[in-house]
Amino acid sequence: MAQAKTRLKMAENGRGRLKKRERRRLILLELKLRPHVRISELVRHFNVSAETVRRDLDALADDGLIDRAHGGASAPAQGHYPSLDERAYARIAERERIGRRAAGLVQDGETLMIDSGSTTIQMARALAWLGTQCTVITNSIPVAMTIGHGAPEVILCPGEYLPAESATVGTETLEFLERFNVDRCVIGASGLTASGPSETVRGFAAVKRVMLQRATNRHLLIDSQKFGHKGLANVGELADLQSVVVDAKPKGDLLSALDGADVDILVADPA
Amino acid sequence: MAQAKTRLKMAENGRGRLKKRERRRLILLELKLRPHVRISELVRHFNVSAETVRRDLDALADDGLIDRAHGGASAPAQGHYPSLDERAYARIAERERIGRRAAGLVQDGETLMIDSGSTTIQMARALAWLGTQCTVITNSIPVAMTIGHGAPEVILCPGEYLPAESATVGTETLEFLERFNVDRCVIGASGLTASGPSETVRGFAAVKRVMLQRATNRHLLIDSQKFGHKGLANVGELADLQSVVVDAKPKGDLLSALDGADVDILVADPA
DNA sequence: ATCAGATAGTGGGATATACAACAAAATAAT
DNA sequence: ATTATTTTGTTGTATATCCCACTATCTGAT
Repeated sequence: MAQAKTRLKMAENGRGRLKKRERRRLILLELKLRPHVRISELVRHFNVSAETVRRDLDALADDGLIDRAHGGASAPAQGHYPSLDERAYARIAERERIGRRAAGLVQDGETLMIDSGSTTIQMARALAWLGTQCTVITNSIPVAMTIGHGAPEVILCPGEYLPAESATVGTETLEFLERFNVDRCVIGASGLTASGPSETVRGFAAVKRVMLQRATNRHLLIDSQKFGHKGLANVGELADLQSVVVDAKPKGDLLSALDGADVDILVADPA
Repeated sequence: MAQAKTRLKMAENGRGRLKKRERRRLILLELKLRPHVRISELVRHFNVSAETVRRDLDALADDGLIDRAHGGASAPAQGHYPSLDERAYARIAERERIGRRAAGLVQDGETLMIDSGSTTIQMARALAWLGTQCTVITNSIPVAMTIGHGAPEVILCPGEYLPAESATVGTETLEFLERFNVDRCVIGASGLTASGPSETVRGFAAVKRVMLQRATNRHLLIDSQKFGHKGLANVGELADLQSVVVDAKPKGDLLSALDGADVDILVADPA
C-alpha cells in the first residue's frame, strides 16, 4: 500500500473525502461566489452526512463567517444594516417613505452629497431602485455599496473610518468635501428643534455642516419622532436648510420656526 | 370610467397590510442589502401568512429576480465577487500565510498604505489579529472594515467606488495618496515577471504606483501561482520594490531578475 | 501497535417548510 | 349594489430539516 500518503496529500483521505478544514474552506469559497448554499447541495457535493455539514455551518456561523438559515447558509451581510427585528425597524417604514420622497427630488445628471445615517441609506436604496443617473458623493460606506449596484456613480470621501457607523469622518473628510460644489445635499440628524438640526455623534456634525455649505439645494431627512429632540452638537440653523423631508408635518414651535426660516416642508406620501 | 380613483393611492389597506406589489418590491430591496431573507422573517415583518410570502418568492423567482431556497430566498448570483475563480480560492491557505508574514513586518507606531486585493485583505486580518498599533491608509473597503474592528487606525481613500472590487480608484484616490508619506506600503498584483509586477483591473495599477512612490519600505504580496503571469498594465519595475512576500521561492528568470534588482524575497512559513 | 481525542455517521422524535386544494376576503369592473 | 377576479388565509399532509444522544471511525501521538 501507499505509505507516503501521510505527507503528500493530506487534504483528501483514502476514499477521496475531505477533511473538516478543507470542507469549511470550500464552503466559504462557495459563498464568495454565490450568496447562498443549501445543506442538501453540500451533502451531495462533499459526500458526507447532513449532520456533518450542519456542524460545519454552525461552526462557521459561530465565527461570524456566514449567516445560518434553515436548510443552508448565506454570506454575511457586508456593513451593518438594521436587522428586520430590531427596534429601529418600527420606524423603518417611515424612513423608507422619507427616502423615496427625497430620491424623487433628484433629477438625471445632478450631483449630490449624501450623509451617513439610517434614513439616508433608505434614500440611497430608493435612488438605486429608481436608477437615476446622477453622481453621488458620500462618506457612508453602506450608501456607497447600495448605490454601487445601481445606476448612479459614487465617489467615496476619505477620512478616518468609524466602524460603528461604517462611515468616514475627520479633517480629511471635510477638506475633501470642500473641494466640490454640488446641486443637492441630503443629510440626516439626531434631532430637530426650532434652533436647528443637531447630531449626537460629534464628528458627523462637521461633515453635515460642510455638505450644507457646498450644495445649492439642501435637504434634511428626518423622522417625525426626532422632532423636539436635541443632539450634542448643533449642525446649523434652520435657515441653512432649503427643505425638510419628513413623514409627518411638524406642529407648534417647530412649525412656526420652519415657516419663519422659509424652509419647505415635504411630507412623504403615506404609501 | 371610474378607474383613476383607486389608483396607486394607498399601498396599505385599512389594517396596515401591504399590497402584493409593494411587498414584493420591499423583498427585492431587502435582497439588495442582504444576501438572504427567510420566509419566517418576512411573515413576521409583513404580518401575512407563510403561503403568501411563499407565493411572492415563487413569483419573483419565476421572473428570475431572486433565487429560491428552502425556507427563504437569496439575491441572484451576480458578479459581486467575480474576481475569485475556484482555482484562485484554492490558494487561500497560501494567501493567509503570505498575509501573516507581511503583517509580522509591521512595527507599532508605523504608518502604512495597503492596497486592495484578496491577499492584502488576508494581511489586514492578520494585522487586526496581532493588534499592532499602526495607522493604515487604504483604498479597500474590506481592508478598512477588517481593520476597523482591531487596534490599528484606518484612513480610507476617496475616489470612485468600484463595486466589483469594493475599492476606490481614480484621480481623487491618487491625489489623496500623494499627500502622505508612510513608512511602509503593501501592494498586491495580478502577475509578476522579470519586468515587474502588473495588474489587470484598470485603474488599480496607478494606485499601486503612487503607493510605491510614497513609502519608505515597499512590499509586494504575491501568490507563487502568479509568477510569470502578466496583467494588462505594468505597475512598475522590480527595482521599485524593496521586497516580495511569497509562499514559495521563485525560480529561473524571475529569481535572477529579483536578485539583480536587489529585491528581498520573504518566503512565508508553511505553517 | 495502542490509546485518547477528534471527527463523522446513525437513528429517532420534534419542528419547520412545501405543496395542493379549497375557503374567505379584498379588490376591480360593470 | 352586484358580480367577477384577484389575492390571501386555512387546512391537511408530505417532505425536509433540526437537534440530541450515541456509536463508529479516523487521526495523531506515545
